Amino acid sequence: MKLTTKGRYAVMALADIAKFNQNEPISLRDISLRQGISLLYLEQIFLKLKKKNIVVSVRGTNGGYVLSKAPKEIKLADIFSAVDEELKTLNCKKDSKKGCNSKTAKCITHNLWNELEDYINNFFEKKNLSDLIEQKTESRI
Amino acid sequence: MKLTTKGRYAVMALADIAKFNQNEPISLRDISLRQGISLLYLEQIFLKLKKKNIVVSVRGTNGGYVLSKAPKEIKLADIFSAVDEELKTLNCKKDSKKGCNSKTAKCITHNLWNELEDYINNFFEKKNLSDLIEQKTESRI
DNA sequence: ATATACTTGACTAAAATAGTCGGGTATATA
DNA sequence: TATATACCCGACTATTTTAGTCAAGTATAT
Repeated sequence: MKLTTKGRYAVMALADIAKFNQNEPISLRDISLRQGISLLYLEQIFLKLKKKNIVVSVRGTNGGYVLSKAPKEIKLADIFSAVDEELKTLNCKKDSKKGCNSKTAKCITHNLWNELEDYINNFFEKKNLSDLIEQKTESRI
Repeated sequence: MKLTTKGRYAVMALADIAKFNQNEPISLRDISLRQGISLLYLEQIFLKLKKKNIVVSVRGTNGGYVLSKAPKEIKLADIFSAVDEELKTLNCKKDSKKGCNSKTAKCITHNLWNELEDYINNFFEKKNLSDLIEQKTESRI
């Protein structure tokens, strides 16, 4: 499975934007400062978020990023799949090299990982950005 | 999160033993051949399984490993936690370096990862070895 | 005796992840 | 129109983790 800091940072950054939910674009520089995430790294991440239409960019002075939809419409599953390339739970792939290579039987864990993958995806399908910020608003100093 | 081949191999190997559920010990060599997992690697894995009392070892000729309990009693959660050191979902730990390092607020994803961890643990808590082998028996050639 | 098979710690190779660098382009504002 | 801000993008590197090996044992059934 692949739940990296990239995905985590993406969620943090988008939640940050959502919180300031004016229509003004928020610059990565501000996010970087507030969330303590490297600016260069954020750029990399936002390129991907933009490609998947989760954010819209505004160039130039006072530019930044804006959410392309309401926070409620942005599922965490979308965010992770945008930045983490592939949401693969298993090394148990078609290619013979890794995983399922016992010739006599389909690897016994095969179904298990598929099930787990669905299970985890379901978790992130059910959650959206607005869930996160609502939950956190009061505990923020 | 940490769901590595180590955990997967451990499950495969234990399921293999469970399938031959005589009280005869099963040697790692046999498991290695049947499941296509490096013998040396299996040794490493079984050391851990033994430490956590999931298997019992029998030394010498015709030795091997035996499950310490009925397959039904062995939860997958136990297996993973035995071999994968720590079932940490997040890098969002106490230490300031990684994760939660924005000083002004607790990282907004903190609760999220905790929730996810519980959610996944729950998945493996509910499954035991015997579930796996029942499910797979017929599709084995 | 001896072959089988577990025991243990240290070591190495490969892959994945995290993060940086450099050189762009677009645009608001003074 | 100069300039600073801020997005854009590919390539690169360092670090960490994971996977797997090696060497040198010990125990025991036959």
